[in-house]
Amino acid sequence: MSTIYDVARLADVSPATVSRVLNDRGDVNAEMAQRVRASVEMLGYRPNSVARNLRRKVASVWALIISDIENPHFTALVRGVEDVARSKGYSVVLCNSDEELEKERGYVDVALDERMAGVIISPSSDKDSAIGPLLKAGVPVVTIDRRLRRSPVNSVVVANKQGANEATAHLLANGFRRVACITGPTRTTTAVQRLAGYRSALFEAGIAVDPQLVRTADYKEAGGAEATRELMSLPEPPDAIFVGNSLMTMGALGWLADAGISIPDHVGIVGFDDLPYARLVSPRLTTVAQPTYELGRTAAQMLVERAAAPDAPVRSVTLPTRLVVRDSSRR
Amino acid sequence: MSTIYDVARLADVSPATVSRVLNDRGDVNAEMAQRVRASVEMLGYRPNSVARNLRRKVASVWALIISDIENPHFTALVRGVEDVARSKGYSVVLCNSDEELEKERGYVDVALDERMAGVIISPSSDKDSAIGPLLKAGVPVVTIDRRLRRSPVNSVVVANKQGANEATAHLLANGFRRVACITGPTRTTTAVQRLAGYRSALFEAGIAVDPQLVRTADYKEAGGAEATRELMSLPEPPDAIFVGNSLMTMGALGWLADAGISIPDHVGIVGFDDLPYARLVSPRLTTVAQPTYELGRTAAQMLVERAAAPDAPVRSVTLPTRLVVRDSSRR
DNA sequence: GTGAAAGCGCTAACAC
DNA sequence: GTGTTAGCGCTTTCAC
Repeated sequence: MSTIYDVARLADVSPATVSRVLNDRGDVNAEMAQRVRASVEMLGYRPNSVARNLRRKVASVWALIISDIENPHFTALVRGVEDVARSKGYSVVLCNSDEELEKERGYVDVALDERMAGVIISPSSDKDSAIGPLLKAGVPVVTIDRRLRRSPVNSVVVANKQGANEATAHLLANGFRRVACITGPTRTTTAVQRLAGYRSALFEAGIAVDPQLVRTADYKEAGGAEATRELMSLPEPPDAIFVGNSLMTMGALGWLADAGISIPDHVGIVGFDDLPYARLVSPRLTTVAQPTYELGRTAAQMLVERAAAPDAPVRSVTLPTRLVVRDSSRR
Repeated sequence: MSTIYDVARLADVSPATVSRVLNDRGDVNAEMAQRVRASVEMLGYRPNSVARNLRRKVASVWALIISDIENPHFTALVRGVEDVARSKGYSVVLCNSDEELEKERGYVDVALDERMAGVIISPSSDKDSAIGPLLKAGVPVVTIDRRLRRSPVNSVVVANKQGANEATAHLLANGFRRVACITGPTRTTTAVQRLAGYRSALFEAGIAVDPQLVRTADYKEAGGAEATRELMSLPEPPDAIFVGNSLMTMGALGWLADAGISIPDHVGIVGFDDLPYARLVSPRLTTVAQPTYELGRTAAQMLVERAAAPDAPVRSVTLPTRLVVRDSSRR
């Protein structure tokens, strides 16, 4: 592979001039610039970004650390982030933390070691441990989908509490009386807020929360199935379940189907996050839809902002959810 | 952030010795090594991988270029690749080509510019255009899920033809007589092979292929819906459809549900690729299951092999599929 | 406006 | 064994 020196030699200019042409810096004689461009073309020269990054001390790459690559909610975010990144000249590298703080730390280290320009992360825990080193190093950070409790970082989330409230209220309005809730790991802000929304809806309806009807699972399919099994095995099982994410909803539907329990006659279901499969299952699933693409776009824009103004006050954007009523919640 | 010189100074050794300790190269006096490690610890020193990569001329990062981040089949591969990479000391950066050759090229350029150690790619087209530069530069490449027609690169695929053959034969064995096929873009080897498997099954059953019953779509949901609409609008519509991937199958199911066409009474369905939703839809979906995790693992292992022996003969591994019979294909 | 030269932080010859 | 030194390829002062 040719270097900037090869180009310089061929164009009969200095490497500095080649660099100026390639980066649109300073004024370069038009004819010279033309010669440089011709030489670049001829040699098929491509700047070595490693050398460039070393010199510049920062790469034009962002890390997007998501907590579960198999969760369609997170993969959908990616596009939004990518589109903005691309338009600003950044590449995005996707990292899967698998809801494990250890893996999250590993990727943060990589981002640091590779001098990446910024990090967008859906933290697996609302404690700030993993991103501490980034903040210390001055790397712009935005959390997406979830927040961190005590860290001064920008964040983009959806109105989890309100979405959960609407979902639960909708079930109550449709005559369900013993509404259960399966939420995610309490170390995530989404799980906490969705649970809070569920509680507030019950409160507004004048119904006491039965602790038996609240289950915490792991945001994964198997966890949703298991929580459903526990709920339905109760002496007084629920007549409806609000499930805190799409993977757990699939688990719930699977278990109920296997157990021969009919929806919504026996139990009503509302899931969080609307995915294509929601309208294919039978009965069609009522869900709380999230603006995932917009979530990604917004996070990326905030990252750009942050990089431009590192000392601007921290802010958090909340995007609305939308209740999509189908058949699993009406009888 | 501290550099290797800071560590050297604090440990009262040369930078070279620090480097040796950190990379387990050469023999270093035990007591000295201990001092180095203590200094590293004390300063919280982390090697700058950009500088390291520049010097070594290769980064310990692989690019995994997948053709559709929203297709669960591809995101499932990721784990297999990651697990192997991690065990060999590599990081994986995920790139989404969106079935567009242009984006694919862009990521190939990034891989090249960043001096990545290897590339695993599911090519959006079976022409080799995008990876040419990688081969020229001597970067190890493995294609995954799909092959390239004329490029000397290792590949891992599943037995597409056989899987499709079994799926089609299964429909025929269950009394379906007009079996249609919706396959993917003809520029992908998977689509071509799945179509070939469909044809071979018809041939073996002594049934002529009706060109009207063969549709090519884009491996996406909307494309599957549209192809299904076309098929069902035929003067003589099919009584069963073999659908070439999971996203198009969702599209097909969606359209059929909206049209009030019952499965399997009116049409039987078999989809390619088994996903969690397959057993949740009603009727439960018969599919051709693929060993996705294994696909990822194998590709990663082949990449390691390739890097170790760049001149070894090219090889292609084919993994088996498995027909999972449920209710959408039996009547 | 252009070039010479230094230096980003690391590793690998090469001396010792 | 260990240290000195050169240099990976680029960008950016600083002279001119």
